[in-house]
Amino acid sequence: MPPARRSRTASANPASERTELPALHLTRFLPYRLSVLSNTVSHTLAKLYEKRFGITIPEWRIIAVLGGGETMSAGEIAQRTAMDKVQVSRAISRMLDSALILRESGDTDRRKALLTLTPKALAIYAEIVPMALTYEEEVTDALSIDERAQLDTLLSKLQARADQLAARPAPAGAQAEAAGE
Amino acid sequence: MPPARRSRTASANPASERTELPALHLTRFLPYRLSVLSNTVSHTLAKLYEKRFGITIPEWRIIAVLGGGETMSAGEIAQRTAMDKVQVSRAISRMLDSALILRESGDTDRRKALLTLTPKALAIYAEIVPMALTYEEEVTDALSIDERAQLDTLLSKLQARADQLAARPAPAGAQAEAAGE
DNA sequence: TTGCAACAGTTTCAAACGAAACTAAAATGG
DNA sequence: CCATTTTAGTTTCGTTTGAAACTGTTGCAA
Repeated sequence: MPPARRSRTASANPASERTELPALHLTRFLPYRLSVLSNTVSHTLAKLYEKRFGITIPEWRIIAVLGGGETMSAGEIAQRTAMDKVQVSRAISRMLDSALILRESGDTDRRKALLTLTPKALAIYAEIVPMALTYEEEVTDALSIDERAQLDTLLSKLQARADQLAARPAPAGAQAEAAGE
Repeated sequence: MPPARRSRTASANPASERTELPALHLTRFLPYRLSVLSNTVSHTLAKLYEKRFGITIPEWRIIAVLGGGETMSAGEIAQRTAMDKVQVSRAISRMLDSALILRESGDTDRRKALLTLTPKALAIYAEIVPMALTYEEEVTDALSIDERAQLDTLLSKLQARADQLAARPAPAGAQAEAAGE
């Protein structure tokens, strides 16, 4: 792991003459850049959803995974949307209120509730998907075809690595833990 | 994997035989992927900050921009960190409590308060920057040198485009608004 | 001057969030 | 069988958030 970093931005700050600290510029820091980009994109899109259909991002995600007409449990939805079960539970409860979703107790396992979109939600799905894809295309229009392929690769690799790092126990202190996972 | 979008997932759902609706798979939807990746990364990193220094992401960002020893106003911080002024205001108030920041009223303009990190915060900065850079390297280790350069380019282009799209007024309804801004 | 718009930052309020505790329904297993 | 553990989902609690309203300050202009 070559810490090539270390752009000597000792710069012109007369106050601190610390020992060549590797300076960190937020605007070049990957987590920051991802956060800002993701926020910009999500926020823009969320306003579209909200204005037009009065739904939130969690609700939109649920509509997205159930939009094919499939039926699944809350747990499955949580997995597929990468939301946690609390978030899913709350979104579902809102959607029940606004008649976007239908819940019926499973017969074989009464813990699992089977969830299906109502026609109302399917109508939203039919309208929202083109909107979402259009927005996505508007964003990726900034890239060449090659670059889009690159983006796909990069995001996959980064996500895989980030997952890996997130899964490791507690790298902080002096915890000698087998990196089993 | 090139964006072969439009995988006709008419699939095997007997219920809906809609007119070849372009299906949307969240896992291939850019805003979703960005959101998940950004959350994974930020969350992992935030846990490091929190565990070791008891600071939140907004506080870390403020430390990052003031870490060079510079002094600036809350507004400037907001700009540089891409946070809004409310978030900055709250983070600053926490940091005042924990003696991480120093605030003195400007003499020329008493609206602007000049903010500087305390030695305590500078010490955190000195410790946290290597941690942050290490984590960043661990993530980008998943990429080749070329890919890292690509990533930089792609993120910049996407951000620029996303900003552009975010700035446009209200593309929703039939609002014929001069695109003045 | 005074009056008003623009600006810097804070506070308020309601919504959203995450972690942990909780309820209820299977699965396990002695 | 009954007791225990695991699983599915909900509720609670304290915190965080964002938008809008608000306070105080400056700049501008009649």
